[in-house]
Amino acid sequence: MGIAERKEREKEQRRNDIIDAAEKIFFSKGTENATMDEIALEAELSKGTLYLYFKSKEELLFAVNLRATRILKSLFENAVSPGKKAVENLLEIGRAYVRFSREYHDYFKTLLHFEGNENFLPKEDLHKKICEECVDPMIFLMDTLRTGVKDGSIRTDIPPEILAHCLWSQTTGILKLTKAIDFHTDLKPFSEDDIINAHLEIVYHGILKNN
Amino acid sequence: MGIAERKEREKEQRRNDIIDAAEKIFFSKGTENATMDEIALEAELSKGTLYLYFKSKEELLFAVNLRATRILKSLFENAVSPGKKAVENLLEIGRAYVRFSREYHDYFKTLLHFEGNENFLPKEDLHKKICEECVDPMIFLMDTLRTGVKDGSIRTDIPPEILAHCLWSQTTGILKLTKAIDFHTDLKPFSEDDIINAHLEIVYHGILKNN
DNA sequence: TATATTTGCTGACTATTAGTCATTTTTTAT
DNA sequence: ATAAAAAATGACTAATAGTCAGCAAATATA
Repeated sequence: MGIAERKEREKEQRRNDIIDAAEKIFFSKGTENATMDEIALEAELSKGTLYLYFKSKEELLFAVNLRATRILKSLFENAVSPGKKAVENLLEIGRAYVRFSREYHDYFKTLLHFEGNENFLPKEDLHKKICEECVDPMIFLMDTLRTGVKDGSIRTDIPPEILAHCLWSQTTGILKLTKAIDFHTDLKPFSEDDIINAHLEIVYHGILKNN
Repeated sequence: MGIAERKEREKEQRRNDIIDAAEKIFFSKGTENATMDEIALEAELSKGTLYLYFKSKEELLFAVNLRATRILKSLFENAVSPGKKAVENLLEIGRAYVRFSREYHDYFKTLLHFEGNENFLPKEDLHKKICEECVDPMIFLMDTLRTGVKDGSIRTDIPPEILAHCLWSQTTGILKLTKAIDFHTDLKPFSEDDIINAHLEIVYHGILKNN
């Protein structure tokens, strides 16, 4: 049955077109100010159709978030080198996250929107599955930490699962702040980079194997 | 002129009554779902009056945020002991922040709403002044770190100003996550406390003076 | 090809709610 | 007692997320 398959593809295509349009509006006007009417206009579809593909504005934003996650994951994967010690790779992952927050700043903001958002609970199975993909970057972090336990470069008194959560949240917190701190610019005699480098230094020392 | 003074007091009183009502509604329904009509009803005032005292719903929420900041500041102040080394006091400040996020959870959520919110820029002088008060907890952190530089318990290669920003953001990030992680409860074989303790451990080691 | 059926799309409509402002009520001054 | 000033009101507007009855296009059937 070629028709069914073609229809499936077309549906997927339309879905992506809608996400493209939404992304454009979300990123240009800001998540808050973007309206579904504008997105519909940009997608050259009626508003009703948007709701055939996505339950709500929030879910549309979540689709963008998924793209963000995938980009971040691939940045993480490209940041590590098999030959290096895990601690060094972790530092590279950290730097990759910093790059992500700058080079994909709009995606990063979307990520922050969902980070620790208790209003967005995955109820349906589909949703659950999608949400699982969102923790992929942290899973990758976890795996690297496990390698670090094996190669002896990471402290072993804290389980890699917990360490991963810590590093992820600490770094997200730091990046969120440095994004906002510009507005107090007259109060700070130091740069974003100063804070980020200090952060990386602190956690580097904090997770290093004591000897 | 006793009348002018009394009027001033009454105005201040009314302002506080409105904040009380707003807090009640914000905390019970959630910031997002709370409506100005409900708050007006709770305050036994008309909606128009609310707007005589506060420019917007957001500004009303900000008034609640100010209360949150003051509570947190006082918790920080009570956490430190003059006799102790600064590193130990910093650990106590960290624990005080953890307590705050639990015992004043609604206030903590309000704090998070404004933490690194680039949409809320202080324009007027009054606003600027209020915003300054919001960094008081971090200023206190900074002062404690400066003490630590003097008493030799804190590393000196990173300026206290930067260290303070790091500790604040890292810990806020951690607390935000642990608040949200409950929803993935089946995936984690560890508790909130495990993550928080690990975090405190990591930064403790990270800011300690190397010898 | 003509007709029926299914699938996809539409946009006018509803409901909700933040914020406004002309009017009324209350308080103070004369 | 009256005028002026200050405070409060609530009906109204504007904006927008989400709905749904009906229309259009694509596909299946005869």
